[in-house]
Formats: sequence, C-alpha cells, structure tokens
Amino acid sequence: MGSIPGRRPPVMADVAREAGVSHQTVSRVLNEHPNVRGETRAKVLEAIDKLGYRRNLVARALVTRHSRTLGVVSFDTTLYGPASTVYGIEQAARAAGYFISIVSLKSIDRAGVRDALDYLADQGVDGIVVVAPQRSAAQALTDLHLGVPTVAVEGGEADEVSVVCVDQAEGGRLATEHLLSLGHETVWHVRGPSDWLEAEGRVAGWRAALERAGREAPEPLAGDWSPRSGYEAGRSLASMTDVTAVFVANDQMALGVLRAFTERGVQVPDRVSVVGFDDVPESEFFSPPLTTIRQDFDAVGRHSIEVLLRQIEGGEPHARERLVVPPSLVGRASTARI
Amino acid sequence: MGSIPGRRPPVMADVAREAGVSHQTVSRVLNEHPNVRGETRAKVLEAIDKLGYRRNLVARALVTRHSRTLGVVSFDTTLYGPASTVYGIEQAARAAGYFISIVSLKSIDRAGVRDALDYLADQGVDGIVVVAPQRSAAQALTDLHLGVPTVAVEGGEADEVSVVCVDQAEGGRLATEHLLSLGHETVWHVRGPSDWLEAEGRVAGWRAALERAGREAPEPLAGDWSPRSGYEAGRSLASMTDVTAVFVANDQMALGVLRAFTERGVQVPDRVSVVGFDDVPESEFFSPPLTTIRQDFDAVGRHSIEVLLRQIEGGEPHARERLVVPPSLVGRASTARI
DNA sequence: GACAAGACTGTGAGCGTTAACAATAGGTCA
DNA sequence: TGACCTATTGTTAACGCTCACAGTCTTGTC
Repeated sequence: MGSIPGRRPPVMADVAREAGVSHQTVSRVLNEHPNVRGETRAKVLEAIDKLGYRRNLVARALVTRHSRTLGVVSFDTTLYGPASTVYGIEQAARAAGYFISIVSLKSIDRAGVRDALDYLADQGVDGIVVVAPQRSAAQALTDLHLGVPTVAVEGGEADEVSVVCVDQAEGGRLATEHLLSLGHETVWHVRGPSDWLEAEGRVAGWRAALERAGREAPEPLAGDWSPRSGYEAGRSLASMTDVTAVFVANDQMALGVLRAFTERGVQVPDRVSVVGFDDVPESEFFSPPLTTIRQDFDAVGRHSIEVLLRQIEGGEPHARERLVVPPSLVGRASTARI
Repeated sequence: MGSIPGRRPPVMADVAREAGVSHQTVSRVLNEHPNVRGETRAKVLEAIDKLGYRRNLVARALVTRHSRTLGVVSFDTTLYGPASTVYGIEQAARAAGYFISIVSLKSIDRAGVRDALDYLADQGVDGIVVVAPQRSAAQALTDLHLGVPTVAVEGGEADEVSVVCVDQAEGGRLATEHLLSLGHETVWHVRGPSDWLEAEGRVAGWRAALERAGREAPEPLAGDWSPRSGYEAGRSLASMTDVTAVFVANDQMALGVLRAFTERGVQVPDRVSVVGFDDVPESEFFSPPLTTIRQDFDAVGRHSIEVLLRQIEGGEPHARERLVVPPSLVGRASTARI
C-alpha cells in the first residue's frame, strides 16, 4: 500500500507516470468521468493502489471552490439536546459525503456568533448549521451573514435563513392539556431562561392551553435549565398548598423539582403531577418515572442537513425553508388523576 | 465592509493593487512579518478593510501543507462523558487557532475506526484525537496509522500513540475504599460493558481495593452504561439480602439502580449505600443525591490538545506521551456508615 | 563621501488539483 | 472516398496563497 514514511506522499502526476497516462486521465478516473476506456481505468486504478495514492482534497477544494465541509455552530454541546442534534447533523452530513467542522460557543452574544460564522466562512465551508436556540443568536443571524447557505435549528421566526425546529408551543400545549385532562384545576410552569426561544415557545403553548380551557395561568417560575434551578423552583412549589400539577420546561429541571418534592414529603404523582420536556434517556428512571414531551433531536439534525444540502446543491443558495418537527407526549408515572 | 454579493470575493492581488504594493507585502502584513514599514502596513490594512478581504485558508493550506484543522474521532457523542471531552477538546483547539473536524462513530469496530482515520487524513488534518474508550478502538489504532500525529483519549496501553486518560482504576479504588471505610463488609459492583477500557479499569480498581482489605470480591453484575441496565442490575441486587454497598460504574446506571431499589423498598443509604462514577450534573439531584467519582473531562480534553500540539508544533510527530488525570470522590447522601 | 549592513519591497515559481480546450483515433454516412 | 462525428486522451492555464531569492532604499561608519 505504498506511502513509505519520510518520503512525500504520491501525487496525481506520480500515478500518471506509473500508469503511463496523463494526470488528467487520472483525474477523470477519480471523478468517474464516463469517457475513459475500461483498460485505461484499470491501469490507473492499479497504479493508485500500488503507490497508495490518496487525492489531496485541499488542492481540489482550491480549484473547485467547494470544500465539502459544513460548519456547525452550537451552544454548549454538553447538554443532551444540542449534543443529540449535533450527532444527527454529523451522521446525516457524513452520509452525504460532507465533513463537519464544529464551533461550540460558551456565550451566545452577537459577537460570539459573528466570530464563529466568520471563522467558519474563512475555512471555506460550503454551508453552515447554527443551532441557535437563543433569541440573541437568531437575531445575530438575521443581520449579519454573507454568502454561505445557512440553516438555523430552533432559529425562531428568522426570515433571513431557513429554519428547522421542533414545535415547542405544541409541546407545551400537549403537556398542559394532558394535565388538565387528568382533572387538574390549573397547571404551574417552571420555565427556561427568557432569552431562549424554546423556553418561550413552551411558555406560549402552556399559556394557550390554559386560556383555551378558561383557566388562570399562574406566574411561571424562572429556571435556567439546570437541575439546581429546578430544585429551587421545586422548593417554592412545595410550600404552596394549591399546586397539583407542574409542567417543567426540561427534564433536568424536572429532576430538581422531583428532588425538592421528595425532600419536602410531597408525593408525586399522588399530591402533585409533574411533566418534563425532552425525554432524556434518564427520565424513564427518575423517581417516579417522568411523563415528558419527546423531541426527536435526531430528526431535527437530519432535516437540517437535508434543507442545507438542498440550498447548496440545488443551486438556490438563498432559498428559505421552514420545517417543523412535531413533539409527542410520553406518559409515565409522574402524572395522575387528581 | 466590501464583499458585494454576486461579485467574486477579493483576493490578495486585489488588496495589493488597492494599496499600491505587491501581493507579497500583503502576505507579510497578514503573517505579521516584522520587516514591514508601519506606513505600508497601515495602507495594506486599510485596503483589506475597504475591500472586505478575507484570506483564503484553503490556498494557504495547499502551500503550507498545514490545514490548522484537527480531527476528532469519537464514539456516541450523545453520552455525557464523550460530549464533555469533545467540548474540552474543541475549546482548547480553537483557543490555539485550530479548527475541529468531527467524526462520530456508531459502532467502533476496526473498520469503522480505519475509515474515520482515512477520512480525516484525506481532509488533510494536522493531527487526530481519538476518543477511543473501547479496547477494539485502541487496538485498531495500534496497527494502522499512517503519518499524522495522533493522541488517544482513554486509549489503554496503546504504545503506538500518545494517551491521555483518567485513572479509572484509581477511581474504582476510591469508590470502594470509601465504602469499606464506612464499615461495609464488602462492595458489590455493577460494571460497564466488557469491551470498554474504562469499565475494566474500574473493575480492576474495585477488585484491588477489596483484595487489599482482604475481602471477597462478589461476582460483578453486567451493565451497558444505560439506566435500564442499571435498573435490571438493581432488581437483582434488591433481592439479595446481604448487599449493603454497591459501586456502580457510571451515574446513569446508578440512577437505574436507585430506581430499582426505590421500587423494592430498599432504602438508600440506610440499607444499601451506592456510589456512581462520572459526576454528571444531574447526580446531585438524584434521590438520594449520589456519591460519585468525578472525572475532569474538560481537563482531559484540554490535555489531549496540548499533547497533540506538542507533537505537531514541537517537530516530534512520533513522540509518545502518557498523561493521567486523577479522579476524585464527591461525597453525597447515597452512602452512609453501615 | 564611499561602502557595508541592514531594512524593506518586489518577482517568479510552485503547492496538487480541475476546467477548458486541443488533438488524435476510429468509425459512420452519403 | 472524404467530410464529419464521437470517444478518448493530452496540454495548458488557472485557483490564491507562501517561499526563495533578488532587488532597492536607508542608515551608520570611518
């Protein structure tokens, strides 16, 4: 398989010499050009194999102006949601023959997003997926952007770019209606941080469901997605006697709520029902197992690549699509009839 | 800021013309070459700004033979450990001015690893980090590899490449000794899948600690890292009357164990003490809060980049380092004196 | 005031590939 | 048979940058 260490790797010209053809013919074989005689092709392939030749994608990218690399900008890939989405993106991209270059942001202010996009644009990516669940990120996308096809995951109403998202409001509605259908008078809500579009969508769905049922919406409790913030919200809720149902904006916070309830002797679901959001793998084993709203992160990742590739390869780099993935309710033991 | 859509982006020659200098002088300014007159530099920078010029990194990579991109091969970036490690890698790499290209593997057989490495090598990465916690992956690394500096995270004894890892055996020892110090006669173990080096390291540490204390090591229960497998192990353990202490090989399985114990009315920590591994953010809010072994994934990620860059930039591409990060015990409410 | 040693700038080649065009061979059709 | 097509191959020129080398312009020194 060639490639003696220390010697410079073979290039197309070496293969051409070995096979007794021109470098262009080698290029044709590599690019599966139809007009190459079978015999010639065989000679070239043999030479490639003999020398252990691998084509230089950097040189190729220089002349074709396509790197076959997609950029992904994401916020905190340590969280289950973004991690799963990025995973789906990566799988779909690789299946389509694209590389993935990742930038994980710590803070998601406009400057950070701008830097990340510039950074990726410099590298010559053919397209960018921004997992931009925050309003600020989505806004940053709206003004800046330069000429690379872009799709935003959870990008809100942004009409400058294509968007793929889960219908968060629908999720909030499903959770709330589930609780109401169990006979609860009203449903409390532990919400996510206010800059997050997902948090707002869930609040909106929750509020809409309550309104439609003619119920009063209590003041939502603030959280920041962390179990700790859920725990603190849970302590507040535990001290209120009229709380019988809580919709928590993600499973991690729901875990904190459950913990606080356990400490205070508040039985779930006997005295209070709890619904989470995300369906992380752990939630089935919470105590009690958590009723939650399932988001198909994998589908979101796959779809975002599909949309992006349509823009890149379909020759409509500025096309704008909007693709909404529906969430679903997963019923478990943390909710019960009042 | 220049860059009229539709027109081809400006290149170095355009900047040179605008500034009235040669393209080489522009290159010098960009590369911070010392011998450029301040006035000239200013003219060039002004022209760059005016035209909105951005240097083409692909062309640069072609001639320098350095892409300033590092490849990362990882297995299931949905899990907290790999996700956190990759996050640390990404942050450290970007801080050092490198891009990160990611390949997430579904299955980690030799062919998969080989493909991933080839794929990245084709792309022209300057170095590769393989997050290879499985024995098979580590072995795959050992034979194949071609000429790109490589570092393995959790790569076992592989002596073909540099390795950065957490001292898993030490973690197992810490967990076990903690339980023994609380007066438990022996410690049961729910282990991870047998192909995983981390699982084996933890088993080894557990066994060693028991041996040193002169205790019998019970047969470990098999798990696959998932909460469900922990749950099943937990059901078995709940039915044994002589179990008072369990060391579970990760926090997710520990959650499953706790769930099973709760269902069977086994009090933790009153009747059985439980220790996990990883210190995921949720574990503090399990019921009860989980005593666990903390791994500094972030440090592992950072160190792996440091080691890799030393190989790449230090001119010793085949140097082999071994860097071990110590774990630590985080005491919480799931363990108590017998 | 001439000369060497720097400081600064420009010229040309080449990185490894693909695109555009040219050239050759073999055959078809009137 | 000769013009004319088509299949196949080769030649040359980019792509946008950096490297090596060759200039030119300042200084400082005696």
